Amino acid sequence: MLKITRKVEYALIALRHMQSKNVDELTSAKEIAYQYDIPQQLLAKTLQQMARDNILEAVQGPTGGYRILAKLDRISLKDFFEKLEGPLGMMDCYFDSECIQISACNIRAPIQRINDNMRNMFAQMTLQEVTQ
Amino acid sequence: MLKITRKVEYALIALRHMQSKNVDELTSAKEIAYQYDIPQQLLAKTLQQMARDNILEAVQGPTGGYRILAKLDRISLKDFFEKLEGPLGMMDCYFDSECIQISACNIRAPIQRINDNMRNMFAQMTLQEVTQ
DNA sequence: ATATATACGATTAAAATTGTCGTATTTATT
DNA sequence: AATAAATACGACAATTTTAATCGTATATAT
Repeated sequence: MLKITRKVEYALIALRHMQSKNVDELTSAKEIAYQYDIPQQLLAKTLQQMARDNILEAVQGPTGGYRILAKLDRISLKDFFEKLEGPLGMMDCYFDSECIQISACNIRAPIQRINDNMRNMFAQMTLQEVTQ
Repeated sequence: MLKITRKVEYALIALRHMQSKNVDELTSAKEIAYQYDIPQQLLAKTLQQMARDNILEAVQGPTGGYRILAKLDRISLKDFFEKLEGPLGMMDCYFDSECIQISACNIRAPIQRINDNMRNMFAQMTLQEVTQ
Protein backbone atom coordinates (compact mmCIF):
# COMPACT_ATOMS: atom_id res chain seq x y z
CA MET A 1 0.00 0.00 0.00
CA LEU A 2 0.92 3.65 -0.40
CA LYS A 3 2.76 2.82 -3.59
CA ILE A 4 3.28 5.14 -6.50
CA THR A 5 2.39 3.77 -9.92
CA ARG A 6 4.74 2.86 -12.74
CA LYS A 7 3.31 5.73 -14.70
CA VAL A 8 4.55 8.21 -12.13
CA GLU A 9 7.81 6.35 -11.85
CA TYR A 10 8.35 6.47 -15.60
CA ALA A 11 7.41 10.12 -15.71
CA LEU A 12 9.99 10.99 -13.08
CA ILE A 13 12.67 8.98 -14.85
CA ALA A 14 11.89 10.77 -18.09
CA LEU A 15 11.94 14.21 -16.52
CA ARG A 16 15.20 13.55 -14.78
CA HIS A 17 16.71 12.28 -18.00
CA MET A 18 15.63 15.37 -19.90
CA GLN A 19 16.91 17.67 -17.22
CA SER A 20 20.41 16.42 -17.82
CA LYS A 21 20.26 17.80 -21.33
CA ASN A 22 20.13 21.26 -22.86
CA VAL A 23 16.72 22.81 -22.36
CA ASP A 24 15.73 22.86 -26.01
CA GLU A 25 17.07 19.44 -26.87
CA LEU A 26 14.52 16.80 -27.82
CA THR A 27 14.34 13.30 -26.38
CA SER A 28 12.36 10.50 -27.97
CA ALA A 29 10.34 7.96 -26.06
CA LYS A 30 12.46 5.31 -27.71
CA GLU A 31 15.68 6.70 -26.30
CA ILE A 32 14.40 6.69 -22.73
CA ALA A 33 12.65 3.35 -23.05
CA TYR A 34 15.83 1.76 -24.30
CA GLN A 35 18.10 3.33 -21.74
CA TYR A 36 15.98 2.48 -18.68
CA ASP A 37 14.37 -0.69 -20.01
CA ILE A 38 10.83 0.63 -19.94
CA PRO A 39 8.04 -0.55 -22.29
CA GLN A 40 8.18 2.03 -25.02
CA GLN A 41 4.49 2.33 -25.78
CA LEU A 42 3.62 2.75 -22.15
CA LEU A 43 6.27 5.38 -21.66
CA ALA A 44 5.09 7.14 -24.81
CA LYS A 45 1.59 7.39 -23.43
CA THR A 46 2.88 8.85 -20.23
CA LEU A 47 4.93 11.43 -22.12
CA GLN A 48 1.90 12.25 -24.24
CA GLN A 49 -0.13 12.81 -21.13
CA MET A 50 2.53 15.10 -19.72
CA ALA A 51 2.44 16.99 -22.99
CA ARG A 52 -1.33 17.41 -22.69
CA ASP A 53 -0.72 18.70 -19.17
CA ASN A 54 1.78 21.24 -20.50
CA ILE A 55 4.63 19.78 -18.54
CA LEU A 56 6.33 18.71 -21.76
CA GLU A 57 6.28 20.01 -25.28
CA ALA A 58 5.94 17.41 -28.02
CA VAL A 59 7.41 17.69 -31.51
CA GLN A 60 6.17 15.30 -34.16
CA GLY A 61 7.85 13.77 -37.16
CA PRO A 62 11.24 12.12 -37.41
CA THR A 63 13.83 13.89 -35.27
CA GLY A 64 10.85 14.74 -33.09
CA GLY A 65 10.49 14.05 -29.39
CA TYR A 66 9.81 15.82 -26.14
CA ARG A 67 11.35 18.59 -24.13
CA ILE A 68 10.50 20.12 -20.79
CA LEU A 69 8.08 22.98 -21.08
CA ALA A 70 7.02 23.84 -17.54
CA LYS A 71 8.98 25.43 -14.73
CA LEU A 72 9.50 22.38 -12.58
CA ASP A 73 10.16 24.44 -9.48
CA ARG A 74 6.63 25.77 -9.75
CA ILE A 75 4.89 22.41 -9.89
CA SER A 76 4.31 20.69 -6.58
CA LEU A 77 4.57 16.97 -6.29
CA LYS A 78 0.93 16.97 -5.28
CA ASP A 79 -0.11 18.67 -8.50
CA PHE A 80 2.15 16.42 -10.51
CA PHE A 81 0.71 13.27 -8.95
CA GLU A 82 -2.81 14.52 -9.43
CA LYS A 83 -2.23 15.46 -13.05
CA LEU A 84 -1.07 11.93 -13.79
CA GLU A 85 -3.23 9.87 -11.46
CA GLY A 86 -6.17 11.98 -10.41
CA PRO A 87 -7.19 13.06 -6.92
CA LEU A 88 -4.86 11.98 -4.17
CA GLY A 89 -6.81 10.21 -1.48
CA MET A 90 -5.76 7.39 0.79
CA MET A 91 -9.36 6.28 0.74
CA ASP A 92 -11.83 6.83 -2.05
CA CYS A 93 -14.26 8.56 0.25
CA TYR A 94 -11.84 11.44 0.62
CA PHE A 95 -13.24 12.99 -2.52
CA ASP A 96 -16.49 11.43 -3.47
CA SER A 97 -18.08 8.29 -2.37
CA GLU A 98 -21.08 6.24 -3.04
CA CYS A 99 -20.17 4.43 0.16
CA ILE A 100 -23.51 3.40 1.57
CA GLN A 101 -22.03 2.89 4.99
CA ILE A 102 -20.78 6.42 5.18
CA SER A 103 -23.14 7.44 7.91
CA ALA A 104 -21.99 4.54 10.06
CA CYS A 105 -18.31 5.03 9.25
CA ASN A 106 -16.37 6.08 12.30
CA ILE A 107 -13.02 6.87 10.71
CA ARG A 108 -13.87 9.30 7.97
CA ALA A 109 -12.75 12.38 9.85
CA PRO A 110 -9.50 10.86 11.14
CA ILE A 111 -8.60 9.54 7.72
CA GLN A 112 -9.23 12.93 6.23
CA ARG A 113 -6.81 14.43 8.73
CA ILE A 114 -4.12 11.93 7.78
CA ASN A 115 -4.80 12.56 4.14
CA ASP A 116 -4.59 16.30 4.58
CA ASN A 117 -1.20 15.84 6.14
CA MET A 118 -0.07 13.74 3.23
CA ARG A 119 -1.36 16.13 0.62
CA ASN A 120 0.28 18.95 2.50
CA MET A 121 3.58 17.20 2.47
CA PHE A 122 3.46 16.64 -1.27
CA ALA A 123 2.25 20.19 -1.80
CA GLN A 124 5.45 21.45 -0.23
CA MET A 125 7.82 19.48 -2.45
CA THR A 126 8.45 20.61 -6.01
CA LEU A 127 9.15 18.50 -9.05
CA GLN A 128 12.42 20.34 -9.35
CA GLU A 129 13.59 19.03 -5.99
CA VAL A 130 12.90 15.49 -7.10
CA THR A 131 14.33 15.59 -10.59
CA GLN A 132 17.23 17.93 -10.22
CA MET B 1 -2.09 5.22 -5.97
CA LEU B 2 -1.01 5.98 -2.41
CA LYS B 3 -4.05 4.18 -1.09
CA ILE B 4 -4.34 2.40 2.20
CA THR B 5 -5.72 -1.12 2.12
CA ARG B 6 -9.04 -2.36 3.39
CA LYS B 7 -7.19 -4.29 6.05
CA VAL B 8 -5.82 -1.08 7.52
CA GLU B 9 -9.16 0.58 7.11
CA TYR B 10 -10.95 -2.22 8.94
CA ALA B 11 -8.33 -2.21 11.66
CA LEU B 12 -8.82 1.49 12.29
CA ILE B 13 -12.58 1.13 12.34
CA ALA B 14 -12.28 -1.67 14.88
CA LEU B 15 -9.89 0.22 17.12
CA ARG B 16 -12.04 3.29 17.10
CA HIS B 17 -15.08 1.22 17.91
CA MET B 18 -13.36 -0.43 20.85
CA GLN B 19 -12.09 2.87 22.17
CA SER B 20 -15.63 4.03 22.68
CA LYS B 21 -16.12 1.26 25.21
CA ASN B 22 -14.77 0.48 28.64
CA VAL B 23 -11.17 -0.66 28.44
CA ASP B 24 -11.81 -4.20 29.60
CA GLU B 25 -14.96 -4.77 27.62
CA LEU B 26 -14.78 -7.35 24.85
CA THR B 27 -15.94 -6.82 21.29
CA SER B 28 -16.54 -9.66 18.85
CA ALA B 29 -15.63 -9.57 15.19
CA LYS B 30 -19.27 -10.23 14.47
CA GLU B 31 -20.42 -7.12 16.27
CA ILE B 32 -18.10 -4.85 14.33
CA ALA B 33 -18.67 -6.60 11.02
CA TYR B 34 -22.40 -6.19 11.40
CA GLN B 35 -22.32 -2.61 12.53
CA TYR B 36 -19.99 -1.34 9.79
CA ASP B 37 -20.97 -3.82 7.09
CA ILE B 38 -17.57 -5.44 6.82
CA PRO B 39 -16.98 -9.08 5.74
CA GLN B 40 -16.76 -10.85 9.06
CA GLN B 41 -14.09 -13.39 8.25
CA LEU B 42 -11.83 -10.79 6.76
CA LEU B 43 -12.23 -8.53 9.72
CA ALA B 44 -11.60 -11.47 12.04
CA LYS B 45 -8.29 -12.17 10.36
CA THR B 46 -7.28 -8.59 10.75
CA LEU B 47 -8.18 -8.62 14.42
CA GLN B 48 -6.28 -11.85 14.84
CA GLN B 49 -3.26 -10.30 13.28
CA MET B 50 -3.52 -7.32 15.60
CA ALA B 51 -3.69 -9.77 18.48
CA ARG B 52 -0.49 -11.45 17.29
CA ASP B 53 1.07 -8.00 17.14
CA ASN B 54 0.02 -7.36 20.74
CA ILE B 55 -2.17 -4.45 19.80
CA LEU B 56 -5.26 -6.38 20.88
CA GLU B 57 -5.89 -9.11 23.37
CA ALA B 58 -8.06 -12.00 22.21
CA VAL B 59 -10.36 -14.06 24.40
CA GLN B 60 -11.73 -17.30 22.99
CA GLY B 61 -14.97 -19.12 23.54
CA PRO B 62 -18.50 -17.80 23.59
CA THR B 63 -18.69 -14.34 25.16
CA GLY B 64 -15.13 -14.00 23.87
CA GLY B 65 -13.81 -11.23 21.67
CA TYR B 66 -11.10 -8.63 21.57
CA ARG B 67 -10.02 -5.67 23.63
CA ILE B 68 -7.30 -3.11 23.23
CA LEU B 69 -4.06 -4.19 24.83
CA ALA B 70 -1.45 -1.68 23.69
CA LYS B 71 -1.01 1.96 24.59
CA LEU B 72 -2.20 3.53 21.38
CA ASP B 73 -0.42 6.78 22.09
CA ARG B 74 2.86 4.90 21.96
CA ILE B 75 2.33 3.30 18.56
CA SER B 76 3.12 5.45 15.56
CA LEU B 77 1.04 5.21 12.44
CA LYS B 78 4.18 4.11 10.64
CA ASP B 79 4.66 1.16 12.99
CA PHE B 80 0.98 0.32 12.78
CA PHE B 81 0.98 0.33 8.99
CA GLU B 82 4.13 -1.74 8.88
CA LYS B 83 2.81 -4.28 11.35
CA LEU B 84 -0.22 -4.84 9.17
CA GLU B 85 1.20 -4.41 5.70
CA GLY B 86 4.94 -4.74 5.91
CA PRO B 87 7.62 -2.23 4.98
CA LEU B 88 6.34 1.13 3.85
CA GLY B 89 7.90 2.01 0.53
CA MET B 90 6.46 4.00 -2.33
CA MET B 91 8.56 1.85 -4.62
CA ASP B 92 9.64 -1.70 -3.98
CA CYS B 93 13.29 -0.81 -4.39
CA TYR B 94 13.14 1.25 -1.21
CA PHE B 95 13.78 -1.87 0.81
CA ASP B 96 14.99 -4.65 -1.33
CA SER B 97 14.99 -5.06 -4.99
CA GLU B 98 15.86 -7.53 -7.58
CA CYS B 99 15.46 -4.67 -10.02
CA ILE B 100 18.00 -5.44 -12.71
CA GLN B 101 17.90 -1.90 -13.97
CA ILE B 102 18.91 -0.52 -10.64
CA SER B 103 22.31 0.66 -11.82
CA ALA B 104 20.71 2.61 -14.65
CA CYS B 105 17.90 3.97 -12.50
CA ASN B 106 18.15 7.70 -12.14
CA ILE B 107 15.43 8.32 -9.57
CA ARG B 108 16.31 5.96 -6.76
CA ALA B 109 17.82 8.63 -4.53
CA PRO B 110 15.05 11.19 -5.08
CA ILE B 111 12.36 8.62 -4.45
CA GLN B 112 14.07 7.58 -1.26
CA ARG B 113 14.02 11.19 -0.10
CA ILE B 114 10.29 11.44 -0.77
CA ASN B 115 9.74 8.15 0.97
CA ASP B 116 11.76 9.22 3.99
CA ASN B 117 9.54 12.26 4.25
CA MET B 118 6.46 10.13 4.12
CA ARG B 119 7.71 7.64 6.68
CA ASN B 120 8.70 10.52 8.87
CA MET B 121 5.25 11.99 8.69
CA PHE B 122 3.62 8.73 9.71
CA ALA B 123 6.22 8.23 12.41
CA GLN B 124 5.08 11.44 14.02
CA MET B 125 1.41 10.54 14.21
CA THR B 126 0.16 8.11 16.83
CA LEU B 127 -2.65 5.62 16.59
CA GLN B 128 -4.28 7.43 19.48
CA GLU B 129 -4.56 10.62 17.46
CA VAL B 130 -6.35 8.76 14.72
CA THR B 131 -8.70 6.64 16.76
CA GLN B 132 -9.49 8.86 19.71
C1' DA C 1 -23.07 -31.81 24.73
C1' DT C 2 -23.69 -27.76 22.33
C1' DA C 3 -23.23 -23.38 20.65
C1' DT C 4 -20.37 -19.52 19.82
C1' DA C 5 -16.28 -17.43 19.71
C1' DT C 6 -11.24 -17.12 18.02
C1' DA C 7 -7.26 -19.17 14.79
C1' DC C 8 -5.50 -19.76 10.42
C1' DG C 9 -3.93 -21.89 5.97
C1' DA C 10 -5.67 -22.49 1.29
C1' DT C 11 -8.27 -21.08 -2.33
C1' DT C 12 -11.21 -18.13 -5.25
C1' DA C 13 -12.97 -13.74 -6.92
C1' DA C 14 -12.60 -9.09 -8.02
C1' DA C 15 -10.27 -5.01 -9.01
C1' DA C 16 -6.50 -2.32 -10.30
C1' DT C 17 -2.40 -1.94 -12.64
C1' DT C 18 0.55 -2.75 -16.36
C1' DG C 19 1.48 -3.75 -20.97
C1' DT C 20 0.26 -4.56 -25.99
C1' DC C 21 -2.09 -3.89 -30.45
C1' DG C 22 -3.70 -1.46 -34.22
C1' DT C 23 -4.22 2.56 -36.62
C1' DA C 24 -3.85 7.50 -37.56
C1' DT C 25 -1.21 11.69 -38.02
C1' DT C 26 2.86 14.57 -38.54
C1' DT C 27 7.06 15.81 -40.82
C1' DA C 28 12.20 15.36 -42.07
C1' DT C 29 14.63 13.15 -45.56
C1' DT C 30 15.46 11.14 -49.99
C1' DA D 1 5.93 12.10 -54.21
C1' DA D 2 7.43 8.20 -51.38
C1' DT D 3 9.34 6.65 -47.24
C1' DA D 4 10.63 6.30 -42.65
C1' DA D 5 10.51 7.70 -37.97
C1' DA D 6 8.39 10.04 -34.67
C1' DT D 7 4.06 11.37 -31.79
C1' DA D 8 -1.26 10.42 -30.72
C1' DC D 9 -4.56 7.59 -28.79
C1' DG D 10 -8.49 4.35 -28.09
C1' DA D 11 -9.32 -0.50 -27.31
C1' DC D 12 -7.94 -4.67 -25.61
C1' DA D 13 -5.21 -8.31 -23.00
C1' DA D 14 -2.23 -9.89 -19.41
C1' DT D 15 -0.57 -9.62 -14.99
C1' DT D 16 -0.46 -8.52 -10.32
C1' DT D 17 -2.44 -7.16 -6.21
C1' DT D 18 -6.10 -6.88 -3.19
C1' DA D 19 -10.25 -8.57 -1.19
C1' DA D 20 -13.18 -12.10 0.13
C1' DT D 21 -14.54 -16.85 1.03
C1' DC D 22 -13.99 -21.73 2.43
C1' DG D 23 -12.89 -25.34 5.41
C1' DT D 24 -11.30 -26.96 9.53
C1' DA D 25 -9.37 -26.70 14.15
C1' DT D 26 -9.41 -25.07 18.88
C1' DA D 27 -11.17 -22.90 23.11
C1' DT D 28 -14.74 -22.21 26.51
C1' DA D 29 -19.24 -20.50 28.62
C1' DT D 30 -23.65 -22.44 29.28
